[in-house]
Parts: sequence; C-alpha cells; structure tokens
Amino acid sequence: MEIAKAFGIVLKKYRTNKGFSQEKLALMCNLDRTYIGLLERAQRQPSLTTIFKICKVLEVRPSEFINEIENIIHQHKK
Amino acid sequence: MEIAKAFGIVLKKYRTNKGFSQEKLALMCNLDRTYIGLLERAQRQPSLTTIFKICKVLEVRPSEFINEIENIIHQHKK
DNA sequence: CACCACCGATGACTATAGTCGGTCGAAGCT
DNA sequence: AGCTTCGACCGACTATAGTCATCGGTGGTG
Repeated sequence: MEIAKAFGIVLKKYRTNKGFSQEKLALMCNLDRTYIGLLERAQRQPSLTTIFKICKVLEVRPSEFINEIENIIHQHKK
Repeated sequence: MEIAKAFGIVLKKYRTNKGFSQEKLALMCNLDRTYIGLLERAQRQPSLTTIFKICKVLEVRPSEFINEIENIIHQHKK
C-alpha cells in the first residue's frame, strides 16, 4: 500500500461523505476537475498546500486526514 | 503565516532536536542537500511522500508533524 | 429514445518540486 | 595564518504537480 493510494481512499471517503461530486469539490478548492480524479486514482501526489486546501473544503483537520492515511498504510503492512 | 513557512519552522525544530545537519538529514531521506535548506527557508512545498520520508527519518508521526503546522498557522492568524 | 450528471481517460501544456555542482561567508578549532 | 563544518544562495537541469479541452462510458430519469 503506497501513500498515494491511501490518500486517494481517504479523499474519496471524505468527498462522498459530504455528497460532493469530483467537479464540485474541485471548484470549491480552486483545483481542476480531472485532478481530483487523478488523486483518487493515485496517479498524482498532492503538495502540502493542496492537502490543506482540500481539507479546508472537506472540513477536516489536515492532521486528522493524515492520521487516517497512516492507519491505512500500517493496517496494510502485513 | 503561510503553510510553507510553518513547515520550515517545524522541520528545522525536529532536525536540530535530532542534532542532524541539513546534509545528514538529506542523505538519510534520499533527498538533495540543498533541498532541505530550501524547505526550511520556505522556498519549496513538499509533496505528500516527501513529508512521509522526512518524518520517518525524524521519527515523528506525519500527523503529529502536520498538527504542529496547524498550530503555528492558527496561532499566527490574529 | 434523448438528456443529464458523474466519472475515467488522454494529450499537450505550464508551473513547480527536487537534483546537481558549485561559490560564498560565518564560526570554530589548530 | 590555515582547515573544517555548516548553511545560504545560485544557475541550470529533470521529474512531476496541476491545468485545460476533449472524448467516451455508465446509470438514471422523462
């Protein structure tokens, strides 16, 4: 389980929990529609500021978001 | 207070606490010597995997690292 | 059927992350 | 006076983040 994959899983989880489409989330984050899709499919690695942008819109603390990524990685390590 | 600046502050704090030079940290992370300096001077934004690489070497959970960034940002907001 | 919202995917592009090799100055030590 | 370690800084490079326009597929609904 790589980091990008874990990020994509957590991103999709928070996005769908909010009921946002990829396009709506992208608009709210000032990001491109296709880029959100790329992130969820683990074909891009976000930068620090992009993580903060997305977390703000999804109303989750970045540290909590990252914490979930760590959990997924560790739980897949064995 | 921008995100990159807060990241630089936290990075330098953890690095010096470990007693590492920029160059030694870079070697241990498989990153470039000058790049660590750029991060500390807030002239670069790390990607997600770079954050995880650095945190592993500094023996800190990424979520804890990010949490400190959030604290610095919020405390400088007013 | 047609239309719609949503998403996957692609190619080409611009902006920036990250590398490499080097110079420089400050501080410490002999 | 040298020598060394550290970090700031530079110019030029390669790799990748992030944008944009577009096409296609799927599932729902009138």
